[in-house]
Amino acid sequence: MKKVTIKDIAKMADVSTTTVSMVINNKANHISQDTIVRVMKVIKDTNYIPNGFARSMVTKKSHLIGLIIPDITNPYFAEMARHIEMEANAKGYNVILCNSDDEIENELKYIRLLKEKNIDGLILVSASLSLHSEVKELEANNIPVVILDRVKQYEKEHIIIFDNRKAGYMATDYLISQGHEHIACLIGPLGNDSTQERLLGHKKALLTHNYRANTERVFEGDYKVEGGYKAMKEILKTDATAVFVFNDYMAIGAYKAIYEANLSVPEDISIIGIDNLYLSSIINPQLTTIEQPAALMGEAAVKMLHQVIKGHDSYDKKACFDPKLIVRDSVKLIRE
Amino acid sequence: MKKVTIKDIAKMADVSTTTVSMVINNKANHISQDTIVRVMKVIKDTNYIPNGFARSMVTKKSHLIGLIIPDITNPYFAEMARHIEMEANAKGYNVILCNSDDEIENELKYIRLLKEKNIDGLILVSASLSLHSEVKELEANNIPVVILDRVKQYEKEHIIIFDNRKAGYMATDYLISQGHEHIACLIGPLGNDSTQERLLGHKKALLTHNYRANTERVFEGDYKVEGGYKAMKEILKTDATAVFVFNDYMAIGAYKAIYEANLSVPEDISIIGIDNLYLSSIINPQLTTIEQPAALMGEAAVKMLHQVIKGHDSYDKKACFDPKLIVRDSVKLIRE
DNA sequence: CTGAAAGCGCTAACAT
DNA sequence: ATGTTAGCGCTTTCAG
Repeated sequence: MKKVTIKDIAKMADVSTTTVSMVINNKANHISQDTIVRVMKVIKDTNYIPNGFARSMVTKKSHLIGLIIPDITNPYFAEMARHIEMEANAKGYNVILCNSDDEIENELKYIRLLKEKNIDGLILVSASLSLHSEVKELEANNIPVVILDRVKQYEKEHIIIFDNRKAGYMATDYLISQGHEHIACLIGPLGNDSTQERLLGHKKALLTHNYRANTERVFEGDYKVEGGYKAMKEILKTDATAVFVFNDYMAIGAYKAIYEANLSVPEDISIIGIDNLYLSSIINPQLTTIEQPAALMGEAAVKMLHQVIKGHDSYDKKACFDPKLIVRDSVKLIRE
Repeated sequence: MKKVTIKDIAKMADVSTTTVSMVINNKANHISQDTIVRVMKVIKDTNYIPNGFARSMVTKKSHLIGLIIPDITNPYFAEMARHIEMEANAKGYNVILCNSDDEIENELKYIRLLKEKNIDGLILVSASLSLHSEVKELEANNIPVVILDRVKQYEKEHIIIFDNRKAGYMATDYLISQGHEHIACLIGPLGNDSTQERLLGHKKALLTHNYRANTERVFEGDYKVEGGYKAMKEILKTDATAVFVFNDYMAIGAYKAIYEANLSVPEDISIIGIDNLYLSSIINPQLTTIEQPAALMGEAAVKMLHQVIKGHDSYDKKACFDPKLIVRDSVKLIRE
């Protein structure tokens, strides 16, 4: 079946391609109603769909945006991606999904591919600051980038962040308010900015309450279930009565370690997480956590990107979302 | 910054665009090493990246494939999507992610958009048979489609399916083998083919063992946590000692209903699921389930699609994956 | 209100 | 071993 082109339509409707083009693109202000109807009919009849390549070639717009994200399998990112896709769609874009596994080589490879695909913009969820120059280059090539989550470069423009330090403070402060004195910390990879920020907040809370902020109680995880599980096994050997797990996904792993040891949350040990995954309210006991609004952040990223693509200039060039304490059942109140 | 084109490269390297084109596309068999090196250098120096539009316009290939999936937030689909993306990438494609929420209007809208984007092929995870004519039309337009999961149209080509009937049989058979006599069924939406097939398998197992296969014990869910939770509350009012939950995601919701009722799995009630999500081995107690290999199925879909795109013809035009019983801790052995 | 024609950046015959 | 050139299908001045 030969593909029908704008020329065919023009011929069949007995008009020029210009006219057809105009009615397709809703620029038919100066075209008679008669002609419009006639052209439309031919388009319907032939099932004509304009060729995006040809179109993009002249307009320089692909209506495609790239999304580089560590791993769609992680519920936090899945939630984010879902809302990014929805918002993008509402704004007329399709999104190209790229799982980087947080490997810089993958990110670089994807950036190259996406550039070749002429994406209109990129949303980057990455822990690698090293990408800085790549981002600069993209922007120089007129491909806007918004960096989402996991950045501390407050000075940069076009970023959507979360106040990780405040989140770290909040979680720790809450644990202390419930009477906990031996608080362990199940952190993410140390090289990660979010980890550093959350840790800073944690220490500040400790110090504020005149606790010692030593490093004996911090255990490194990987922001995944497996890492939470393993680190928790170690923590169980200590005298900690509560643990601040740096994300909910690891907390799920921590739960597993705990009930495998025949212990229970929060009776034997209290847990607080960060993220407020959907799952966090489903597991038993329901997880007390600090909400990080993945959905809103994803939407904000698309909105910002859209503004940049449109060439607007009257919008906030950075957004920072605030943490919120969600009290549920995984932290025990200890009386002194 | 003016975008550098193949012409610029040609001029700078003092060759024709053809030559440049050839070295870019590794078709430089007949080009002197000397020239190649010179051209390459210019390309590196200028950071030249070919314009995908122009290229695609003549080659008719976008190296983009569409993925229409109900909801990336569902761990089963996330797993599938992850592996689809990986395999696609290995084969040189990028994937456009579309969440349909299983709504046919969304699917239709996406199909239209994707057609306009000139995707090389489409992987469709959909429950709507009604899409049949759309698929036919895509294929007529030379855009291959492989339908993944949730189909019963064994007669169609280019499908990747799972033997849902066998899965239904297996789960029920196992429950019976453990001595359960009052088995409830927490099914998915009735309109769904997978649901129907699993139900058929379930009934067959019941009949085979001389049990009565009535409908009093079947409760409809939605394949999501929420539906599992709600339906389980109802099931708890019956005399069922075991429930066959039609997917693991609902089983997670069912668990919640159970411990909210202060009951426990498997002491008070046994649960078996389908899918074998990653989470299924993490929750407490670990879920006994029937494995459905989402990752493998996703990969198989990409491989098949690739074959069709390439115009090959010596490959299996349908693949059916087999269920596998994964025994863990959520089913109690009842002695008679 | 409508049409002619240039050109977007690239590939692939076809020449040489 | 390398160059010339004709499109690919569309949008967009510029004319009328």
